[in-house]
Amino acid sequence: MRLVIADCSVDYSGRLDAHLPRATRVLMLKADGSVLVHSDGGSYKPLNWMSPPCRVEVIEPDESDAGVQEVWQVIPLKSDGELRVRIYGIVADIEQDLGVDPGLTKDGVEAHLQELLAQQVPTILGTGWTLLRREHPTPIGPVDLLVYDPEGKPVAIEVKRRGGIDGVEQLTRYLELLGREERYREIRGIFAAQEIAKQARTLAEDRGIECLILDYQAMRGMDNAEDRLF
Amino acid sequence: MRLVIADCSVDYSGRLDAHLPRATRVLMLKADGSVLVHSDGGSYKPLNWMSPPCRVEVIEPDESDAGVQEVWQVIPLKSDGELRVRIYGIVADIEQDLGVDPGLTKDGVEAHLQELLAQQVPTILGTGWTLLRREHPTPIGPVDLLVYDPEGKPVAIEVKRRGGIDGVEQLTRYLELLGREERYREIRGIFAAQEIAKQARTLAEDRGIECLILDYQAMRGMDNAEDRLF
DNA sequence: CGGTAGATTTCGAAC
DNA sequence: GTTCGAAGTCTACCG
Repeated sequence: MRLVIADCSVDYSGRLDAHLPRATRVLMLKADGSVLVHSDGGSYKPLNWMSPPCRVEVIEPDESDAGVQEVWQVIPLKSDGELRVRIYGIVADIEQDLGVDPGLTKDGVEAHLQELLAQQVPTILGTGWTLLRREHPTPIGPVDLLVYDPEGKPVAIEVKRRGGIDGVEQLTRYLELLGREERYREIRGIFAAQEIAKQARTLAEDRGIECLILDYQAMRGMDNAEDRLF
Repeated sequence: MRLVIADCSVDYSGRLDAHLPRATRVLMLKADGSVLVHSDGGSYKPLNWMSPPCRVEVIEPDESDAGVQEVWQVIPLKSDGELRVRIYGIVADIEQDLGVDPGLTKDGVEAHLQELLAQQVPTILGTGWTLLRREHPTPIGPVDLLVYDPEGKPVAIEVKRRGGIDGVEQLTRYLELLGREERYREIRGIFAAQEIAKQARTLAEDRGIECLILDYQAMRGMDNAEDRLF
């Protein structure tokens, strides 16, 4: 890993063309040849970059490049295009071997939401509701949860972290497909998510799909409580 | 902007929980308080981060934190959660004021595709096809292109760089809406994109929507050729 | 300001 | 290996 703070301009050519005028920025050169150009703001996304695998070559400045000390040409190994960094002056330059990173462990995504809801069907949906199965396969993909309501009627549940129109469309397709089978002829849908966009809710309710807000903290707490009981 | 190379472990708590075991990494602290944790690989996405606006506080290590020199607590100003960086040792530490970045200028592909297709209707769709209009307005948004086939029948075209299921749904809604008008009663659809996902193609064809792969290079070449002729 | 659609998306899992 | 959906997505656009 090499970190350089430099006065530079950057040109990218590839899927699109982009240009960064001259300014002081941070250049991150990773071991795989990738280069990231960061400014003092934005977010975690760099202003410009080249994805690995790629190769960095230092080439001579053109005659037209007045004041340019050196030019870095970053070339992707498996695609076309290039990233060209023109260095007008280097403020700082450090290099350090970082070794291999042990990597990130995550907890609390959509899969977990689905798992918790599956475990807590009677608690969350109400007494008399039962789980039929998770990841029920259909030709156009698996339905997250299939449950029975207290009257024994089938209900398909689509679980999302954030519920948008896409999710409603997805559930609608499942309902349409399942509805063709005799045993699911009167199947209903529940759209369950931590947050549901207003327009998604409108669309869902217009189609007779019930919306359900999931409280992840509470569901996880319930999970822990049960862990302690048994 | 402050850049630190340090032996550290990281814990994130917020939308999810995540943990990074102890290792040597690059810590980027931006002027807006945001912090990025990078390793020597991956891509431009950091292993972990806190999005601005946020605040960094150096707090005393816990008694349980054996060997920890200092702890950085990064707290978002407009949401819950925190990013906690435990520093076991600092390898390098540089700080530099970068000023305000002039920002990136892009030269895009996206809108260009639609423009090129509009210009080259007979070339790409075939002799006898004619352009009616671009960005044809409907209550749910503009249809990219409206054209007539050689028999004078109307066809709606949705242009995407990458064609996914969403695009097919979008075109389907347009077709359904336009089909209610007498003059568009028998309107058909063409789903045009540089790449079309297999499931999107299946869905489209199931609905009687034709799929068309666009060759951006060839279309741009054609455009240049015409430029030279006139 | 909220919602939606696109991204040089990146990332991971399933097939 | 390919394909597809999710993301702590981020970001611009539009009402």
